[in-house]
Amino acid sequence: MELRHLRYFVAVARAQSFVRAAESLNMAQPPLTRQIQDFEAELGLTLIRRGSRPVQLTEAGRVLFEQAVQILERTEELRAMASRLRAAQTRRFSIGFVGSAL
Amino acid sequence: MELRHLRYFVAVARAQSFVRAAESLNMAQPPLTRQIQDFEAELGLTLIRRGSRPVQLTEAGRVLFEQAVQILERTEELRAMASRLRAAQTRRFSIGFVGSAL
DNA sequence: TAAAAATACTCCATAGGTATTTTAT
DNA sequence: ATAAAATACCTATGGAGTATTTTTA
Repeated sequence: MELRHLRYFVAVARAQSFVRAAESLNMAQPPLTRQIQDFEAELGLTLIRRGSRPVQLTEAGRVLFEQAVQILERTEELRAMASRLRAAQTRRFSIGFVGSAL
Repeated sequence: MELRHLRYFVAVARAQSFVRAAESLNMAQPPLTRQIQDFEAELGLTLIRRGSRPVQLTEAGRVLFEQAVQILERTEELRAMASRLRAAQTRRFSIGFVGSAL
C-alpha cells in the first residue's frame, strides 16, 4: 500500500468514474484502473462495483473511503507543518544573519 | 511523498543508524540514504543530522517523526479494518451458501 | 583506523502510456 | 450506438543493488 493507492481510490470514489478521475489526476484511465485493481487485490476486497453506471462504492469501499480520506488529510497536515518549520528556519536564519552582520 | 518515505524515515529515526535501519527494512543502505535525501529535498528540510554519531533527528525531524508515526499507525488501522471486512464477507457468504444449500 | 554515511554506476521492476476490446446503458 | 471500463502490450522512470569513496568518532 502506498499513498498513491489512496489518492487514486479517493479520486475514483469522488468522481464516480475512472475516466473523470484519471483526468483530475492528469493520467490515463488504464493505469488508474490497474492501480485500483492492485489495491483491491492487496486488500482482498472489492472496493468499487463496476456492474453499474455510474460506478459505486461497495460496502467495504464506503468504510475504507473514510479512512483513506483521513490518512490523506493527515499527510496534508504533515506538509503544512513542514512549511511552517521551513519558514521558522528561514526566519531564524535571517535574524542570525542580520545579527552577525551587525 | 509516499508511505515508503515515512516508513524509511521512521526506521532510521528509531535505529539512529542508516545501516541498522536498512537491515531492519531488508534493503541495502545506499537506496535508503537516497530515499531519505529525496524526502528531505521534497520537504525542503533536513530531518537527520549526520555530522554526529549516532545520527540524530533535527528539531524539524523530531516534529515530523511524530506525525509520520501517526500516519503509519492510521494505515495499519486501515489494514486491520480491511481484514475485518474480509472476514465479515466470508462469514456472510458461508451463511448465504449454507442457507441456499438448505 | 575502523565503523558508518555518501557517491557513482548499473539494472530491472513497475508505474504509466497507447491501442484495442468488452461491456453496459 | 456510444460512452466507459477492462485487457494487451509497450516504454521509461526511478527504486533498489553493488562497488567504492568520503567521513567522524
